[in-house]
Amino acid sequence: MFKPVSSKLNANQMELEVLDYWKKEDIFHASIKNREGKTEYVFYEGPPTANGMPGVHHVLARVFKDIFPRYRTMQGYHVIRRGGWDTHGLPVEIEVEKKLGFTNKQQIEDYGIAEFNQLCRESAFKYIQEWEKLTERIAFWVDLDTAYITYKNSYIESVWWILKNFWEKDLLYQGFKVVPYCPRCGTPLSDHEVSLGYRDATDPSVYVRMPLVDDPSTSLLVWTTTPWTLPGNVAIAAHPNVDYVTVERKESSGEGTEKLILAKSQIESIFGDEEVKIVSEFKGKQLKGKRYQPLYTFLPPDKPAYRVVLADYVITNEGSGLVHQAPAFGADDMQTAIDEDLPILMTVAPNGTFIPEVKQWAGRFVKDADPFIIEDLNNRGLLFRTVPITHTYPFCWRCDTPLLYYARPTWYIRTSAKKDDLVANNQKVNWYPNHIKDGRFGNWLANNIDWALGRERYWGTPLPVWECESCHHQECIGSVQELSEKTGKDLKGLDLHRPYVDEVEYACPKCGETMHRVPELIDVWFDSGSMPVAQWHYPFENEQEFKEHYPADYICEAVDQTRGWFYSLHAISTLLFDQQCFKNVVCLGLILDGDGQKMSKTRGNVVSPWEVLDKHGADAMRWYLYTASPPGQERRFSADLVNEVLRSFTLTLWNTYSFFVTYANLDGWQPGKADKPQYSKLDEWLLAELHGLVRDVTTAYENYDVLGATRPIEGFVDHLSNWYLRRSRRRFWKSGSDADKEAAYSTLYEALVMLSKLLAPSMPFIADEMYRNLVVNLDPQAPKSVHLADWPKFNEGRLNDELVADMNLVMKLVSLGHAARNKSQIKVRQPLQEAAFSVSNIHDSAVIHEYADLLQDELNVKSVRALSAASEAAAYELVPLPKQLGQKYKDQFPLIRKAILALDPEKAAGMLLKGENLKISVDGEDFEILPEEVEVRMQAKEGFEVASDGAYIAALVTTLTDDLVNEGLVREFVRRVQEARKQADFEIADRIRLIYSCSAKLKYAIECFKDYIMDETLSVELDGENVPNILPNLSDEFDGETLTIWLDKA
RNA sequence: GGGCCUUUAGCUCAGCUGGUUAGAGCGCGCCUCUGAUAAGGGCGAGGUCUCAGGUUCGAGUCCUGAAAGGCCCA
Repeated sequence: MFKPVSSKLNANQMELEVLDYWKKEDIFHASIKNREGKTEYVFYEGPPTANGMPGVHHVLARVFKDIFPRYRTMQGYHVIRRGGWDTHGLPVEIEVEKKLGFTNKQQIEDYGIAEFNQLCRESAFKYIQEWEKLTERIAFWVDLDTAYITYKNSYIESVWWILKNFWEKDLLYQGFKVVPYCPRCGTPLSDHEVSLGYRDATDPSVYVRMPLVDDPSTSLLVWTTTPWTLPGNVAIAAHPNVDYVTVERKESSGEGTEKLILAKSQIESIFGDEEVKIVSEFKGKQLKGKRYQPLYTFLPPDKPAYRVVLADYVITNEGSGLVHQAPAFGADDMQTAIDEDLPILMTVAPNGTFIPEVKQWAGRFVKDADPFIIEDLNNRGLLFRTVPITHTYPFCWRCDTPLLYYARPTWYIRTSAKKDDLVANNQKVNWYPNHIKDGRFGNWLANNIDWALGRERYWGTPLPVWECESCHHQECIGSVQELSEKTGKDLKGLDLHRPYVDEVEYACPKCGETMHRVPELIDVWFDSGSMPVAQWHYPFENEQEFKEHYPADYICEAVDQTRGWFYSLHAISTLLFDQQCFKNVVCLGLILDGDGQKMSKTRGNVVSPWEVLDKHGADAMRWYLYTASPPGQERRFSADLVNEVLRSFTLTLWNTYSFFVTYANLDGWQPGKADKPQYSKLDEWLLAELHGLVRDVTTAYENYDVLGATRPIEGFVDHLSNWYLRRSRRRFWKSGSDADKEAAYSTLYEALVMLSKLLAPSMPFIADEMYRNLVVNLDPQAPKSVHLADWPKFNEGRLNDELVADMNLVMKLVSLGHAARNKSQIKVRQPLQEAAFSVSNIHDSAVIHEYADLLQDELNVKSVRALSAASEAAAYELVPLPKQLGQKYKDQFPLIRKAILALDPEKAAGMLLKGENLKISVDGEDFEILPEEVEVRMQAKEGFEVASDGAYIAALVTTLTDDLVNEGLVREFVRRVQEARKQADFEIADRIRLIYSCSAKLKYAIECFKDYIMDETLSVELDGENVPNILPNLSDEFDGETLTIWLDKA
């Protein structure tokens, strides 16, 4: 006996029960233990941060991470899945700062770094339970008990080892570069962090006069969108090859004139309708070296400044074509300063305010000083114009402070030195979708810039570089032991975080003075990118484990990780081992809400995963995420869309399963009893589709094609339920057991068991629920769960393309037959005499005969046949097929087509249908047209109800004989009896006594078909005479007849 | 400003190397079937395949350009 299965499914409840079973039997670990000693399949978990609530996008990533390890496990691989947590970094610090109400770094220092970091350590796992709960509920099988944690000493020590390795290869260096800098957080931001905060902002753009030293009546007209950088001005840049002009204009006071230098192309946009006189015209290079009067002299330049320099990056489609240069506040400016040996004026303090030397605005946040600077320039007659400009400007992604571009000393990894290796190793990676490889990721590598590693913060992996306070000798430390040796103290118990590591000092080997650790931490992306090494505490231990699990076979994250984790893994792996870090990577698109809007807290359209899980279950949610669109594409998400999956796919499958179990139990059927089932055509067809499905799904999994591994199953289940099962119902209903019934059970059983395996990686709950009932329940030898089972192999001998094609044709003809019935307004319950079909070739007409029974039954007609071309066709049409003829005759095709259409269709059709060639001539050239190159279509004569699609026609003979009418009435009668049975809550197998009273014509019909009726309704007695004096079960009128019935269990 | 992606029915998506009349599901309207089904079947409305050029006998598909949206980067 199978466990009875209700046709109603409570997905949530079913899944929770399965979860309990998995937990009780520890199926996850069993599935790994199961494969011990087998080939390793290596998966890396990209560590999330557990200091925020997990959302739908995390579910997306996690279910995609889950699917391939499950598949590979079933294929016999050993797949350990070690979880991981990203615990360091600014996001964690920000949370703690918020909690403490801090707004700047000084408050943290005052509070105490040790205490602050302790809170960070706790906060990093604030939502760990939420993460664990969700991970379990969506059946992401990952080992969280052994998860690596980036703040652990062992992890940090491995990261140090990597850094030391880079140090020894001269890949770690301290540089002085202009970086995007958050004055509030007091730290430079990585490119990745900066990119999180771009948005439109309005700033004052100003045009400023810079009078020439040699000719004070002439000024350079200089443009900038950052007035606060003007006190740091040291030069003006012009483009060498752009045309510049000196124009003369009336001064706005009305008196006198002034001369201004600017790019010629900007005259109109700057002066508009105002009349200006062009005094002279010249190339930009002629401006080189021209000296101008400085705007401000707060800081004395230590090198010659205040002159025009040339630079190619000067643009002339906005501004004036003359660009103000402040090397401390722009990457381009800095480069120019280096090239031109210009001074660097640092007018701003690390907290974003002007330094005391900038007397007027000292202590004021620079952006807030803009209006005052503008006012000052105006008062001094140097301001030409100010115009608000809206442009995209970066803001700090955490605290929303406008970023400043700011020259800072910081640490870099010289990734650009290994650019060729980075590019070469990328070529070995399979990217899904493929375009990322040479697109987004490839371009990023090709334009590689050094990795800005340093962070001037508190909670993170400290940069293990010690520097002598006196001679500035630097050393990089690669292990705790090394540090112990340096200091002569056993530092095994040392917490490798600030402030404890900062307290470790030792004597400089060069000069004997004290070595202190440099203040920086490292970028958290370096933490997570180190996980292949650091999760094993390699090379300090676990050498074997590390080597067996490097590189990864499979990783998967959202596309925003291109420059995040994907890059940090790839870069570290390349610099460390010159090897690719991952072989296959699936890159997921973003999640949008049901209307295609990005989910965000501010929009309030964030869907909670639990909302969906509680209602529709994890399987449906997973299935939706897998099948909605290609993985790399963004996908919409809403509870309704998931509900759709449940309704159209899960429930169809479940009902098929429930049907099988119900009838198999009724018949006491068990698998494997009959040696060799005598399969019908329909069975063989389903098995051909089934084994084709196994083949296709397997191929898809091998190619990391999630859509290909899921969508075809939907199509199969639809065929299984709405064709195979519908067509086979009577085989299961009939009483007794015979070979045909056995074949039907065997086929359906095989399909359901196979489906449970094919669905195991994608819908792990329903798959196991079915498998355990269908297989484990009967076979004590079987694995306890589908997830411990082997992936199915398809049977080549079961494949049958011709049979599949034939059945497709049958379905099409049935569909046309239904269409014709619909037109005739004759319901399907009324039998008709005959259906005739027209098809486009000889093979297809054989199909009509072969599947005559099926067609008759499905369309409720007494006979089917091919439409006779000779006697029943009214007109023929020739359709020259462009695919065949076009490819064969190329540009002659249009004329040949015309010639074919000009033939007498009837005569030509006759020849083609006999398999003869057509002879035509075009421009004196003769051609033989083959029968397969022209499609013959016919139209049926009158007297039929016809529906057609292309060459396919279904024609119904709609004249009704008395016999047919009687049979129709009987069918109506039977249906009402069945309805009454259902309403009386009888069991499917209950036998009944049936009493009826009705009008004469119906009564006659019932008498004629008495045996049929008793058989259909499981009546042991059919009585039209002895009407009882009690309330009837049903009274009805139809087709002009009246009917009353009583029934009773026999 | 650069790179990449997307644009096909009201919605979600197919459309293989160019080839007959561009399809499916959902939704909508009408009809129908049913002792597995919250289902199934049929018919109908709904498309200038974002636009403009080009290549070709033939373009949703290939090429060029443009537009809109998205992501990433400046």
